[in-house]
Order: sequence, then C-alpha cells, then structure tokens
Amino acid sequence: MRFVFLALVARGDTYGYELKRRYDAWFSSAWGEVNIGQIYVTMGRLQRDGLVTSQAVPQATRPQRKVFAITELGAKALEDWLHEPSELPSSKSDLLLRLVGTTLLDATPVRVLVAEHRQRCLEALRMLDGQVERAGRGSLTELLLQGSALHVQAELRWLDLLDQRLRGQALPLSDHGGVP
Amino acid sequence: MRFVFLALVARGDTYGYELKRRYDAWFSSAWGEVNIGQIYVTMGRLQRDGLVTSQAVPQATRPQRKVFAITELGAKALEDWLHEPSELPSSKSDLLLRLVGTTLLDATPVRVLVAEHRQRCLEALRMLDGQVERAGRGSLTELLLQGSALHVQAELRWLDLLDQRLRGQALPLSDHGGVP
DNA sequence: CGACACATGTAACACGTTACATGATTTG
DNA sequence: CAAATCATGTAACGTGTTACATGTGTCG
Repeated sequence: MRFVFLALVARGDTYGYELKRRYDAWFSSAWGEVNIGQIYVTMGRLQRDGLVTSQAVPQATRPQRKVFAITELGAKALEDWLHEPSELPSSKSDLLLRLVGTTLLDATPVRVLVAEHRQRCLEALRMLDGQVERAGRGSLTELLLQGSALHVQAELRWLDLLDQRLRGQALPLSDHGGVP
Repeated sequence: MRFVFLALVARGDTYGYELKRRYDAWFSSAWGEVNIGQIYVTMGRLQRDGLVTSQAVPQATRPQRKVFAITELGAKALEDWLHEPSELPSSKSDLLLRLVGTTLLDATPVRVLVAEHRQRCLEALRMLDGQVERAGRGSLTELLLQGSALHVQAELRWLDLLDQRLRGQALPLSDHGGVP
C-alpha cells in the first residue's frame, strides 16, 4: 500500500485530500474507498523515511494544504520496488487456515464446512462477475476484479481437491509425524 | 496464525518448545519452520486475551516448562472462528500491486515486467510441483502445496489477461476518472 | 443557525516477524 | 572446555486499520 500511495504522489505533487480522490478514482470500484486517516498515517511514514517531502501551502480561503512531493530517494525506492521479484501469493489464505484448524481439531463436520465455503465462493464469484460486467471494458477495475475472480476460482478448485480426499479416505491427512 | 497455535494447544496441553515441534511436524514442509520467538509472542497474546492459561511445571533436570492449556473462552473462540465465513483471497497480491504501480507511473516496460513475472511464476510452479511429488500422497503438505500451486496458476491466468490487453491497445487502463 | 465539504492529523490497536538475551544441562 | 540442545522470553519494527479530534468556510 505504501508504494501505491508513493506511486500516486509520483504522478504529481498533491495533498492528502486529493490523494484520496486519486486513489478512489483508480481503485474504489475494485477495492472500496480508502479511509482518509490511512493516507495521513502512510504519508507520515513515507516522510519519516525520506521518500517524500511536504510543504505547507496556504490558501486564500480554505485551510492550509500540505503538499507532498516525491524525493529522489523515493523515486529510487519506487523504481527498485517495481523491479523486485514479486512474492508468490500467500499460501496461508483465510479459508485454508480455517480448514487446517478444523483438521487439527479432528472436527468431523469438515464436509459441511467445505460445502459452506464452496457456497460462499460461488456467491462471491457471481458478485464479482456482476461487477466485472458493470465495470468498463478494458478498465483497471475490470482487470482487478478479474484477478480476484481468478483467485476465488483457484479456491474452488482447491475445495474440489479436498472433496476428493474426503470421499476417498476417512481421515484426510496424515503427515504430522506422530506428535499429538 | 494465532488460531493455528490455539488449535495446536487444543490438541492437548503443551509448552512452547513442543508447540514448535508440533507446528513443524504439521507444516514445515509446506510453510517452513516457525520462528520459536513467534510462538512465545503469540502465546503471550493468547494468554493476555484469556484464550489460554499457563502453568509452570518444574522438571528434575531441565529448565522449568510453561505448559499452556486452552480455556473455555479459548475453545469457544476457536469454535466460532471455524464457523465464521472465511474472507475471500486478498485482491491485493504483491504481483498485482506492483503492476498497478507500474501502470500508475505510465512506465513503458510493462511487457517486460509481465514477462519476468510470468517466468517467476512458471519457475515457482515447477518447484511446487516437485515438492508435491516429494510430499506423501494424501498428506496435508501435499494439500497445502496444491493450494499454493493453484493460486500461482491463477496469477498466470491473470497475466494472460494482461497480455491480451497489452496486445490489443496501447494503454492498458482507462478508468481513473480524469484525475492526474 | 446547522449541516456539510474541505483539510489535517493522532492515538491506539492488531498482527506478524525477527534479532537478541538468558540460562541450564548434556555431550563430544 | 566448548558446542549443542532444551527452554523461555522480550524489545523492536513494519504495516494496516480505524475511531476520533480539530478547525474553517460555505450554503441553505
């Protein structure tokens, strides 16, 4: 997130309130609106780290603005970040953690939980598809939503794997090395 | 994570060091070993929140153990957590954030970055497949690794979508509402 | 007057993560 | 003796998140 805000500043000096407008213009339809407080927190941290500077700009009527500008250090950090290899998607999704939890408890209703999770995924997928259609063709929003949809589909496939196991054998798992 | 540890305690009272052994027995092949420090931090927080209690158990020779036990509150919290609807996979993957960053900068080498990202994903997928084969058939490890693989595949599909766009039009994105 | 948009900010919390400190006991 | 193992812990950091405080000017 910090780098997203840094990139937004890199598009031209701004102050917090307009930064929120920029963010929302780009991302609100896919990610929701950003909490204005978070902008000031994040920008404060970026400034602390020397990636941006700020300058107070008084205005005739309205309260003073604090205009942020990216520094050389910031531009370099951004550049570096863009070229770093990205991390793989986290292997610890919320869904996966909960099913792991169920397994650890030897809780029986795994099948039920899996079914419920699948329902929710399907539901989410329907919603995402609806949003995708409403989003402009070729828009960033469309692309972001498609990304989400693909990951939800991945979870559905994973649930299929789980189901196969649950059908095949009584206990789904076995490699815990004998420790209780 | 806190709930994973809580579930491990729910399998029977333990102390930190053995908790690490349990965790590693279940998860190290898919998630790597846990840092021992994290266990004490997490257990401390669980205790602070009343989800576990601890009791010092002196030993003949070795240093004293601090044995954790789950409380009623903890058992309830765990139960509740298991039945909560899980969150959708985060729509803000590291990869996605970086490509968004590239877009915001109007950086030209999007194609290059996409190609590099694809290489890394393919590479990761090969590694995961290798690990899956090495993992026991039907093991938890196998299931976790398959989950990761599916999400990497989702990212690859997303990269395909991106590529289609990059081929189709000069600028990949357009819905930023006209704000700079 | 009161509500609303503009504008900035802070304090606090949760969570994960790691580097480091401490000390005892066993083993080579 | 030195190193490894057992065992516990803490201080600090990074990051995201939100609830709240504060103030001005405009408009109905």
